[in-house]
Amino acid sequence: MNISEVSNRAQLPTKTVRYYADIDLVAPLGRSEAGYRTYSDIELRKLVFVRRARESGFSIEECRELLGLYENADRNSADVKAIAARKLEEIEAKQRELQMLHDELSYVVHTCNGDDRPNCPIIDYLS
Amino acid sequence: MNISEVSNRAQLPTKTVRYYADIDLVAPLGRSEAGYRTYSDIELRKLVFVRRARESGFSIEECRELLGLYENADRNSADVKAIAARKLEEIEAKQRELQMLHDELSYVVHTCNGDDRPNCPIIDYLS
DNA sequence: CCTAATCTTTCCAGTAACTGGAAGGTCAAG
DNA sequence: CTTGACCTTCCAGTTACTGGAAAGATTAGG
Repeated sequence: MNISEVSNRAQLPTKTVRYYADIDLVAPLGRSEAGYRTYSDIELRKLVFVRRARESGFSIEECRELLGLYENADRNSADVKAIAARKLEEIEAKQRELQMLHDELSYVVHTCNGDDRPNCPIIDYLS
Repeated sequence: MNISEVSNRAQLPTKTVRYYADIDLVAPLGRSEAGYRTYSDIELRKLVFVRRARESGFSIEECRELLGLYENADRNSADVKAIAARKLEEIEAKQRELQMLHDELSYVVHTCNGDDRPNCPIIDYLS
């Protein structure tokens, strides 16, 4: 795969994929004769993983740590499990925060009657 | 409330609260005699709301739009409902992405046996 | 084989959303 | 009335992209 194909599949701009290669977050499989970056399904999967983590508010360094859990063979499995468990808790915390956001907005949607009347209860919600 | 108290309660750095005031995302209630920013529970609630939205990957402009749903009284309720419904879908999409992230990592945690053996199945997960 | 369109490369500058630090004013306690 | 913990503005730096220029590579059509 060239960069545009992997970008399309991972739902990321080529610029971002190139940037991730530059900072060595997701390195390409290799380079073609002409110097084109080449990617396989493994890198694609990592890119999708990183996109999800980034969209969910994890920093690049946290993504690096998360990816490391899949790759770092010189770390023993108890360590991997401990770090993964900690990251899982972070993800679960984010899920709870998202749920609270959802609940607040959901309240907005369901207390509005949806017609054209401008006296929506939302306006008084915060006061 | 002064800035440090509202920052503590909202779980945001004072720097960030000041920045949100500068860009007029969450304006303080007013200023004291000496020019200190003052905040009430309303602004506190908005700050918590913004923190959650930011941590969940929404941009400042998206946060502005989300906050607008609570405040913008000159918008009719059908419009508010439509925009809120769209934002709710975005939140639900984020929840699904977080769930996929969670599932992948969860797999890592539960297939690792947790002892000191370095032959954790995670290492082969992507290959 | 030549050319035009569509890749790809690197490099450099700009943006978004903070973040740290300096220089200085304010306030409450002892 | 001073000491220490607040607060202010301003300016510079960081993170994570993002857009654009200049130039080489590849593919499809004539």
